[in-house]
Amino acid sequence: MKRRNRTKAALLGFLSWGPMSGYDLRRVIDQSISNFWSESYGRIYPMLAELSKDGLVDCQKTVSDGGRPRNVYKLTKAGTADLDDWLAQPVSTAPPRDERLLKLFFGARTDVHNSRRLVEAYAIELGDRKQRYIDTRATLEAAKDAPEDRRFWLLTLRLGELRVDAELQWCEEALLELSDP
Amino acid sequence: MKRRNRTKAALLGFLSWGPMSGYDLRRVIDQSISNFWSESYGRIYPMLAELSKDGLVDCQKTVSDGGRPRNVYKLTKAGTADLDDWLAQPVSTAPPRDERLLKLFFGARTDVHNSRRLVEAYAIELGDRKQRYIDTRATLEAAKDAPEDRRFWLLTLRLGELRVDAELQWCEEALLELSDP
DNA sequence: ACGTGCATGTAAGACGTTACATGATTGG
DNA sequence: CCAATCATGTAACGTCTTACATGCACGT
Repeated sequence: MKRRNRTKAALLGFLSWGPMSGYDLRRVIDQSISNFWSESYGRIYPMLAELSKDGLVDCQKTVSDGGRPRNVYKLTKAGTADLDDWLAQPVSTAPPRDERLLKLFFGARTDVHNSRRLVEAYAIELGDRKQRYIDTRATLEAAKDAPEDRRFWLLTLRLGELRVDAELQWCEEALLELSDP
Repeated sequence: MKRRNRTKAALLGFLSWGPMSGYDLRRVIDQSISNFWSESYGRIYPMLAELSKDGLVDCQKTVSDGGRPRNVYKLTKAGTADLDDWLAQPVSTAPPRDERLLKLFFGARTDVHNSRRLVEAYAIELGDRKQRYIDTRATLEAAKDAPEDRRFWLLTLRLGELRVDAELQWCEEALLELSDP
């Protein structure tokens, strides 16, 4: 089973919120799902062109008062159908690649110091992430006009929280183990 | 900071255990670190050729009694240095991409049924993984001739265990939430 | 006048999978 | 003899990042 294009899915997903430019998409992705997804301009713009060619989006050049002209993309019927089809498909699990664990796996080759630093750096990163999750949760729960999406957003957030806690616990254990004899 | 080639690092790492062929590498990677790493032949063979060209490994064509001729690769001094350099570098965190969460994030667009199935499938996958971890731990702990590496292998395993438990807990919570009104 | 943010894009190259092609040996 | 496993590789394709190029508008 061939994996479907995920950048495509992400863009269609956000365009289902309303028409947006490539620049908007980049920004909204960064502000909403950066914990588990990212897209670069180098992917976004060519993909928008392709989606347009395939009739999944319509491009409209807008020259709003002030500000330079923008290319605003709008989901078509076909695009909506494609998005909904993707949503109904089971996820294809990607092959795992965790460079951190790969390094740790070969830790015996090096000074333990290196492995310890690796874990410490990870702990710091996780601490930052945990703080971000705290902020995000506060924001989401404060929202009065809770859209239907919110329960789903909270679910994705919750997985992040549980993961980060598990990983922080691991860091503690690992540092203990690596400081031993 | 440019990310260094990780396939290269993985191959050099395993070649530090002793000379191996591309086929061997594929097998040993699959049997030892498949929980957090994978390599395909399509990467391994071209990469071995490149490593050879760069003088990081030596290729020796062996025609052992019986069996077809094999290309066995051996780490050179330069290759060892390269590996150890990689080990001493901090890990560069890769941009995240979790298709499952992306789908769930847009769950409000679809029948809740789809999201529920997504979580259920995940739970099954996690259950399998948990069982594998149990087996691996048993094997690792039973080993009498504990090599120095073992503590590091156990650390990578431990992270897997903690993650899988956190994620299973999430599945429970998520299914509860998604079965509500 | 200048920096910052808005905005769109391209090019090079690395990374990675899948499918295919090929053929030897071993065990039933 | 046939299937499975050993073994090496290539080709096509898709994915993705980084760096670069370009230029407008707005505030100071």
